Amino acid sequence: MSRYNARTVEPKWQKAWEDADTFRAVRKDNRDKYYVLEMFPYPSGRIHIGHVRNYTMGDVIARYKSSCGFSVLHPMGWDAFGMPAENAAMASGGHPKDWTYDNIAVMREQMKPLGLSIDWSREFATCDPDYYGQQQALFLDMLAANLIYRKEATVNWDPVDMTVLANEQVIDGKGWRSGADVERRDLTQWFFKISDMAEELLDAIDGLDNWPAKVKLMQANWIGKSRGLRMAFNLTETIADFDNIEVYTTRPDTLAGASFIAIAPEHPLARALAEQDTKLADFAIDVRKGGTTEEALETAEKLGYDTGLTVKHPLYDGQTLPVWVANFVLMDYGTGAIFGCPAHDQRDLDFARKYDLTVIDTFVAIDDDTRVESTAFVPPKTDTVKWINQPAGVDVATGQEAIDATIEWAETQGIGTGETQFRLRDWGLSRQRYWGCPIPVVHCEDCGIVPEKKENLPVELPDDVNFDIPGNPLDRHPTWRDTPCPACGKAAKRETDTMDTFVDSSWYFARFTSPDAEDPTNADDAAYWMNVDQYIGGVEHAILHLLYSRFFARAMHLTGHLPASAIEPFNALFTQGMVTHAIYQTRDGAGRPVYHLPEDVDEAAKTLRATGEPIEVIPSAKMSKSKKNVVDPVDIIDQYGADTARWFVLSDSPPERDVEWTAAGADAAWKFLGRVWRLATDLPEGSDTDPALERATAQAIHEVTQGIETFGFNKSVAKLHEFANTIQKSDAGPGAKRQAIKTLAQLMSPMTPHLAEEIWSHLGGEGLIANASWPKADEALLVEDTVTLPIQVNGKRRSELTVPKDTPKEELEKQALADNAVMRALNGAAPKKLIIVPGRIINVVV
RNA sequence: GCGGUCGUGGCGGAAUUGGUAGACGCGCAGCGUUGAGGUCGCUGUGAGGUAACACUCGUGGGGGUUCGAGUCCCCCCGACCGCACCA
Repeated sequence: MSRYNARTVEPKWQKAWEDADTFRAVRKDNRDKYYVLEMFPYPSGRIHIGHVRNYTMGDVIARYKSSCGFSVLHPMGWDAFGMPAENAAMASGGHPKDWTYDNIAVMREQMKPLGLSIDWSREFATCDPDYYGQQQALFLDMLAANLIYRKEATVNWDPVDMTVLANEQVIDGKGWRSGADVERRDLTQWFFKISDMAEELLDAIDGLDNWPAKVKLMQANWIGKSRGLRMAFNLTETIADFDNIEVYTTRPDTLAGASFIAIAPEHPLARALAEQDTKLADFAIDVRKGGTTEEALETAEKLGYDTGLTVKHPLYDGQTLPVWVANFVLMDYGTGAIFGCPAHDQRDLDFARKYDLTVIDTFVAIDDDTRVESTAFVPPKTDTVKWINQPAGVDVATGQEAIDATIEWAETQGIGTGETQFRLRDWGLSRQRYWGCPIPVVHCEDCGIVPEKKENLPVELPDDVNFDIPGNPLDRHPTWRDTPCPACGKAAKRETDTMDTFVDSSWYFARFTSPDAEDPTNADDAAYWMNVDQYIGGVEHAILHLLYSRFFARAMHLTGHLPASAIEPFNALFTQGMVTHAIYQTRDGAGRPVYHLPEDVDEAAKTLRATGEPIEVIPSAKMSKSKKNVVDPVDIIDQYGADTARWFVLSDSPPERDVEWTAAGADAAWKFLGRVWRLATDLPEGSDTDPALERATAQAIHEVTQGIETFGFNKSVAKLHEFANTIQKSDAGPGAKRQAIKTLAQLMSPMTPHLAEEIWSHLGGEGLIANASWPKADEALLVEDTVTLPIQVNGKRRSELTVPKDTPKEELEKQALADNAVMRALNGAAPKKLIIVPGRIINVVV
């Protein structure tokens, strides 16, 4: 009996597939296609085990669909622009381009031994001038189609390094390198008009049948459609040309509880006042230190500045409300001004308590008149509450009814109008950085902003740049900016902003359908291959990447680059979980954790091997180099082979959940594959058959197939274990076993393709297993003729009954009541109730 | 802070979607094989209880709906993901 040697077997079959060009995606117009795509990786330098899990799942689908007869497209590329390359250049002096392409080369070589069924001939990186040149062409078409415009937007500004910072470069409100307090600065930037499509993007979510409900919900919440009231509060005196303040509120029903007006520090009125009031000007600057993230704004301490102005209360003649400038009011949303109703909004309440403003209840719970003290009363809009004070005159109603009534009342009174707002903002695509796709426009003194001519694309990044000083090297390049104006030919300057890397990843799936086309896409290829039938990636992309891609597909359709059928580019989405690993730590003298590599730890004794010191084990933690709990796929493949790694990442955890990598689990996977190989060897030919094995085979085919179809790979793996156990324990003859094992190999082939090929060829299978058709279950063998029904007494299982499948209800009743456990429970009495669900369960209530 | 998800034996997890909780695997124990083993095979394994049954408890905690709840509803606790310039 030969021992299975992955180290020689795996490269052998990888070469066989390559020689036969097995995985080349070929457009066959008479055949159905299937497009499987995993979110492409950022070339960080090494693949990690999360990549292995992601690509293995995609590979299972790709190989399975291929053996079902589909023409499969399964490509791979690189999301290659972005900050880490510039950071590396700053840290060690290299060039982002070299760093990126070197990393890609390393990662490609690490990925190939996994035996993925990828059509590598379609590979590209988003930093290839060919790719980003096509992206520039898309930009120009979208600009012409009025899908892109310029406006001012706020960025994080590091006043010491004199550069724009990404949110992740702002740590506790300070610049990551300089440590200076981050300021906010307005720059004129390019924007995609995604908000014009807010309604459409929201409505179309309903049609995404094969997307996870949670992702659809998150997208809908992100788009954030709300109906509210826009109304003006008249100032008691006109100041700097303002005679009122417009507010937008989604809770107009709380108008009677208004006790102050708050405006954003960037509100035009606040700015006008700040010109005269240096304290307010200082306040506005002070309050905007720290980052621009929504999280930073919302968790910051609520601060306000009393302008001394007042507005007239729209409901009560003679009453006025004070006007404050407040840091928690955002200029981006609504009108940049709100009325504060402390009784029914926690932020407003915190603010009111801090600055001693009044709190006026407008409604209370139906059965509890308690007034608001330190916790705002904010029931769901669907709850019915009792109104103490309501301009529209309702007294008991749900929040939503009161909102609708108030809007109607306000409209008839002429003090406001109902308005639908979206939370979704336009997508700012400008980045003040080098390593991105240059925005192909030219600034001309005479003509203004002029699009570059398409024949001059790609506008390539210059190579001769350095990163010695912070800031954008394109800005300070001696010649790169100089170019003739595409309109008048006079000397002009190029735009130095580059594109957000989300742009790169918003259409790569379309480019894969025709990676060498001379336009962004080829109409025939796009029509054939789009949409992506199965998209697989992490939940962290649930909102931005997927929403931007949905927008882009629509924009590409409007500019003639995608067919109308492709405006929702991903037919099915699957979000997979992380691969985690335990952290092993001890404590230093100061109680800080000291991390240890798994190989330095005695897992069973929970001690450090070298010193015997006890360790703390933190299970299921995200892998992180600094915590020394990273598993390198390259090591795993060296030790066990790719099939073991693939089998492990599909086992145990459902794919959408996190899976914990353990050495014991990897070992178990390796042992199982060895056992399957031993089953397949030393089996003579034979023409015998075995009905029990045939039935088990039919069941395995049925359940494994269902597992793959529903992304229940862990269930398929469990079923394959059972099937292998059944074959092993069967006393059938060699012919029947050979037949069962050939099917076992086929069922395992999407998961462990190398072992499957080896067994297939060993047992005389025809050609490559990768080209064999997926086995079909004999339906007749799947039908069971008897069922075992549990018998419950008061909902607890007490016994069971095995009967022919179509036993009538009366007979079930009779047999159940004759059951020993039931008779014991009844103790001579008649049952109170008898519930019989045919084929399911019998429940006797006593 | 806002939005979203998850919580089941010693461990990873299953449960046909309201119908036998713990499939499958790891670990552990016993037996056999090997007798060099990071080998292989068989059997057992939620907790309590019993000679063995019976029985009792049990799906993060508390309450509810139901003949029946891991699954549905409410409250609480904990972990994780996203929050628009990380990718």
